[in-house]
Amino acid sequence: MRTYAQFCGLAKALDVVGDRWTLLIVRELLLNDSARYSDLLDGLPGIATNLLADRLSELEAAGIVTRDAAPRRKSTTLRLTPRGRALEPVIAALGAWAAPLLDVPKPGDVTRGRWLVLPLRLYFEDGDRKGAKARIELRLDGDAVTVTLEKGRLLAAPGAADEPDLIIEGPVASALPLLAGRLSSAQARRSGFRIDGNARLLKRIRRRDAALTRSEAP
Amino acid sequence: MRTYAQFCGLAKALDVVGDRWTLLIVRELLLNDSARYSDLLDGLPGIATNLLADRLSELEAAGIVTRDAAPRRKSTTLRLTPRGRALEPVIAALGAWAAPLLDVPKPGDVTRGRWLVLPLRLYFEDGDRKGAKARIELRLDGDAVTVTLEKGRLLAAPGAADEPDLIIEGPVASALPLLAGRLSSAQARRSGFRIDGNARLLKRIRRRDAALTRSEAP
DNA sequence: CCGCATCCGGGGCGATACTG
DNA sequence: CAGTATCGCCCCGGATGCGG
Repeated sequence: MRTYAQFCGLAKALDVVGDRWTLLIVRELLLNDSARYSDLLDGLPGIATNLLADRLSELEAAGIVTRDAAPRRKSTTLRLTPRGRALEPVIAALGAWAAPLLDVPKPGDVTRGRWLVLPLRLYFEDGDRKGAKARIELRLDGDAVTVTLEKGRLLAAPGAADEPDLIIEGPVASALPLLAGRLSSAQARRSGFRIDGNARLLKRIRRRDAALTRSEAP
Repeated sequence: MRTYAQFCGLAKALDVVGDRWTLLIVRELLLNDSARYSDLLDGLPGIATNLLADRLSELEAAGIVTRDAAPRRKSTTLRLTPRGRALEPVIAALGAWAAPLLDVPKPGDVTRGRWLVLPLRLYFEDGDRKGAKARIELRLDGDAVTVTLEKGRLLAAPGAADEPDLIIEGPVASALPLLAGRLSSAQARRSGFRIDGNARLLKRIRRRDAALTRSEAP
C-alpha cells in the first residue's frame, strides 16, 4: 500500500480507498448487498482478475469487506462491513458532483441498468408520504431493477419485481430524465421506451432535497 | 486520461479526480483560496514536480482550476473554479470517513498545521450564536492558523491572526482533541501546549451536527 | 464453473537534474 | 519561480493457467 505519509484525513482516506477500482468495488457491494467474486467481475467491466483479487484482499485487511465463507459449499460471499457501508456518503458526494458529466454515454461506454440503483436510492424519493405500496420494474438494456414506493420512501434494488404495477423498458441513458420528470411519458415512448401499467406512478418519483450535494453557504 | 468507460456517475467522477494526488491538490486550493505553484509544492510533500504540472493541466482542462495570469510580474496564481469548489462535499465526506484513522501520526507522517483548516471549517462551529467576534491563533509545528469566532460562525484560514484573543501553541496531533474539548486546558499544557490569552474561548468551539457524516437510516 | 496466481508489456508514478 | 527532461520502478491491464 503506497501511502501519502501525511497526517491529514483526506490523505489517510485516499491511502485506503484511493487506488484504482477500489471505490467501484464498494459501489457494486453497496447496490448488491452481497456478491460473489464472479458477480463483481461482471459488474466491473474492464477490471483484470488479479486486480480484483488484490483489491478484495486490501479491502478485507482494511475492515471494509468481509468474506462470508460459503453458506453451503463453493463460492464465497462478499459483503460490506459497517465500516464499508459508511463509504456511502463518499460515493453519494462523488456521484452528485459528476451529474453534469452524465449527459449522454460516450462512444465505448458500457451501460448497466443496475448502476441506476444507487442514484435512485440516494437522489430520489417517493413524493407521496401516504402513498400505498407500489412496485415498478425497470428493464434497461437487459438489466432489471426494482423500485418500490411506500409512504414517502423509495427503495431500489437489482433484479425483477414480482407483480409490478408498472413496467418500464428502454435505454439506460434516458432513464434518469424520465424518472426525474424531465421527459413526459409520450416523449419517452417516442424515444424508445415501452411503458406498461400504471404510468401515474411515475409522478410519485421526485428528486430529493439535495442535502448531500449542497456545500456550505458563504 | 485513462477512463473506466462506464456510464455511471461514480466512474465519471473518478475519471476526472481519481488519479493520484488530484484531490490533495484540490484540498490545498480549498484551504488556501489562491496559491502559486511553489505553494502547492510546499503543501504537498512527496509530490514530483512533473506530476504537479501534469495534474494542474488536467484540472485546468476539466474546468476545476484556473490560472490567473500573474496580477503583477511573473508567478501565476492558481484558483479553484466554482466547479472545483463543488468538490468540497467530496473532500468533507472522505475526511469524515477517515476520522478513525487519524488517531496518532504514523512514523514518517508529515504534519502541517494548515491541514487542520478544512476540518475546522467543515466539522466545527462557534457554539455561541450571539458571541462577539474573537480571534484565536494556532501555532502548530511551526504553522500558523487563524480561527475566527463570530455569532455562531467559525472561520478558519492559514496564516497568523492580528490581535488574537488567544494563542495556542503545540503539536498538531493533539490539536483536534483539544479543540473538540476532549482535552482540558490543564491536560493540554501537560502534553506540550502553551495557551496564552482568553482560554475560555475554547469552550465556544463545538463539533457540528454531523449531517455530512451521516448515512441513510435503514 | 469459480477464484484466483502467474507472466508479461506498457505506462503512470517517483526522484532528481536541469533550464527559461 | 515555474516548470521540462530523463530515467527506473512498480502498478496496471490483458491473457493464460490451474487447483478445487
